[in-house]
Amino acid sequence: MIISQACKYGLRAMVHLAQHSEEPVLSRDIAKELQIPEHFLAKILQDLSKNKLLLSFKGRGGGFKLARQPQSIKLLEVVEAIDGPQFGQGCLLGLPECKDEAPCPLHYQWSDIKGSILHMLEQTSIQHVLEESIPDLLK
Amino acid sequence: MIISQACKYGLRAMVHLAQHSEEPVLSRDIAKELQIPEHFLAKILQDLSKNKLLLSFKGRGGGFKLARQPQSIKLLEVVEAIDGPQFGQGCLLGLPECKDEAPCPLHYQWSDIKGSILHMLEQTSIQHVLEESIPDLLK
DNA sequence: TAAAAAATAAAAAGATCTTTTTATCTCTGT
DNA sequence: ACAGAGATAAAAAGATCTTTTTATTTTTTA
Repeated sequence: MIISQACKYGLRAMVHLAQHSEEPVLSRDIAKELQIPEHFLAKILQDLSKNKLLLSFKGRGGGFKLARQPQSIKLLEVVEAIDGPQFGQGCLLGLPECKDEAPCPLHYQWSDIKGSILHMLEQTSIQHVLEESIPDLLK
Repeated sequence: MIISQACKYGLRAMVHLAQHSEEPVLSRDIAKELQIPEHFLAKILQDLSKNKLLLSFKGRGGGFKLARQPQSIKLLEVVEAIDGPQFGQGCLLGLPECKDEAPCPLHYQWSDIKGSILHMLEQTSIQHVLEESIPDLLK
């Protein structure tokens, strides 16, 4: 619900990479450690690469690394890289005409909720998730 | 996002039925009026019937009617009838072990957000949506 | 009692999301 | 230059969600 399975995997992979930031980590190893389907994760990591959240290195000793410091990478960047930038849009009733000028009856309450989701994802960094985690929960 | 297409259709159909509460309305007519695929809507209305939110009448002069007063039907009842009672569950990172006792780093913030969605759907009735609607937006 | 109205049900088609399988390209070390 | 490591890509398989098509059952009415 709310965010896709791919997003959940992507967020967990980013946290894992923040935990192992010294050298590149193999896509395969992340998948094994986090119990994520290997090639589905590869696709996700490529999306994150294209959006410049990850660096990739081919050949021996290669793998994936965070492109920036984990405290500067916000969860929303990860979510939008994977689920697309239109994440958090749309009317609760699915009405295409529903806008600020012609709102449906739930428009403002719904906008508040969407806003609080976006705010939370915007304010929280990968580093924050890592720091607050209890031992072994994320691996 | 967040709720399914079927739910959006279902909510709009319920509001439509609240607007035409005198006699039963044909599934077909609702679909035509709201521009919803006819047989997909029929399936949704049957789910709402099984969950006792609608009454159905077969034969000539039949159709669907609200089973209760529109001010007593909460949006959450409609959503749970269509998307299932596990709506609003689950960890943002998809961790099955994430609980109050062993929370992931986003657990409490995420629970707050899910709580505000559920609260909003719980507090809002079909009648409320109908009353607050600007002319012609819902039809 | 027959016919028509309308819900109910099943199933197939299409689309999208998730997973698995297989192949190709690029980089690195020898 | 070659071989292996690993990312990249394509595609197929499965699952689920949405839509469309077709058939069945129940109820009403003439």
